[in-house]
Amino acid sequence: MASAARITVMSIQTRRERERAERERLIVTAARDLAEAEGWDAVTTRRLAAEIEYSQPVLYSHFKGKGAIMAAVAVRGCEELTADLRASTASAEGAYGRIAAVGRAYTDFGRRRPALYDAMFTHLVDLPFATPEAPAPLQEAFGELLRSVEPFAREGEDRALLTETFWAGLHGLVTLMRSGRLPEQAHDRRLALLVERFAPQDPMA
Amino acid sequence: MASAARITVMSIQTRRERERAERERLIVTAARDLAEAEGWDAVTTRRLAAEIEYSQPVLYSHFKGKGAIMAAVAVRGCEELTADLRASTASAEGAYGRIAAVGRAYTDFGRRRPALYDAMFTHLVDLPFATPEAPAPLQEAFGELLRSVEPFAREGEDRALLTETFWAGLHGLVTLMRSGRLPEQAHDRRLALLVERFAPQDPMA
DNA sequence: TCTCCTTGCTAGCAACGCTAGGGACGAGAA
DNA sequence: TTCTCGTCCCTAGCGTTGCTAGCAAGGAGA
Repeated sequence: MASAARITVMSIQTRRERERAERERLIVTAARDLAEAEGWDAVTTRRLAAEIEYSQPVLYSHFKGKGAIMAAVAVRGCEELTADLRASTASAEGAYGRIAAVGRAYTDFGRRRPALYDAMFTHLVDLPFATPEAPAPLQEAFGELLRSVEPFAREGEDRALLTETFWAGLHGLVTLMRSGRLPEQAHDRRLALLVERFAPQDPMA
Repeated sequence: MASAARITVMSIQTRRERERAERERLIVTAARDLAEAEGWDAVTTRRLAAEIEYSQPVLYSHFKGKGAIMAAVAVRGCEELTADLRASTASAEGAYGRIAAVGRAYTDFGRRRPALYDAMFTHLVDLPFATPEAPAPLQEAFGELLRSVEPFAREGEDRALLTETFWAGLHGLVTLMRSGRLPEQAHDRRLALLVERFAPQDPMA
């Protein structure tokens, strides 16, 4: 009976852990959806608690605070971004077609999922970036960027640094446009100019 | 006497308007200094009121709300940025030297005055951008950028759009670095890569 | 001297992120 | 089956935020 009891205890614990993990996913999903629908200002701990049909303190048993919830949303967002970038390169032809497709997919992501994008790259979330401890989804997204940029690195140029610079260009386009500093209408032409600067190839090639 | 009274009224009103304008300047300066010293989170209406030695509601007789105060700080920030950009080009030689100096001055400004920079280009402040109604200091800052970029526009390329794209690159470098997404240490090399892409000249020329 | 209007204050509202403390409920032992 | 203990989650509340209503004081003009 002793061992049976132990097994029962373990199965109960695993069930509880499973339920806890599920609820945690529920929180992140609710935060993401609410942010996408009404912006991060609308994501209050009260509203979020109501959305998942638990009380406020439950959130704090899963996350240290609102910032940690946003960080979790950001990590999930990286997975979606990586998927978008990969999908865009599937039908791209040639190195120029590839970097153009990635640039397009990246800026589209920023415009289509503004709240997600802000959590990932604008707001201050304490996630490790640009270090080996960075979350895997983040590193994968960067890797996709790097693969599209590295063919255009010249002799003696660091591929990673060049990718970061190209990334900065895309990021600037997205944020300045989204905050109203740049008019949306000419985005296509600005994106083309940026890609052209980093991939000085014949667009028809 | 009637006309003397009218003149008296006018002089009293002008004195009051002058004092009001002075107090408004005081508010903006206090907000700017406080933000630079401790970040925008520390700039609360109560704290700001204490700083100018008036009560909270006085702020609202000058500005619609905290956002409007930040917008006013942003406009003043544009003047400083313009001054920095102009100073940097004074000793620059040649078109390449000019765009390199401007890029350096711009990113230095973003790093040296982070709160000011955020009010201008990151936070959502309801200022008209990229329209004729944009504040003059803003247009002047953009003009300085444009002057440094336009020599590198190719045939058929819109100079303003190219400047916006270069600006996006600088902005991306500043914001990604400041939020910890890019390590500070390699900034110089990233900046050099960006400038090189937009001004493909011999650095020695 | 009296009246009115401007001006800036005190006090308070609703909402925020976050936390303390208690009550209910289920698991394990007798 | 009953008792005890530990876990889990909720109610209630703290301190702070941006912003506003309503009143008191003081100067301008008749």
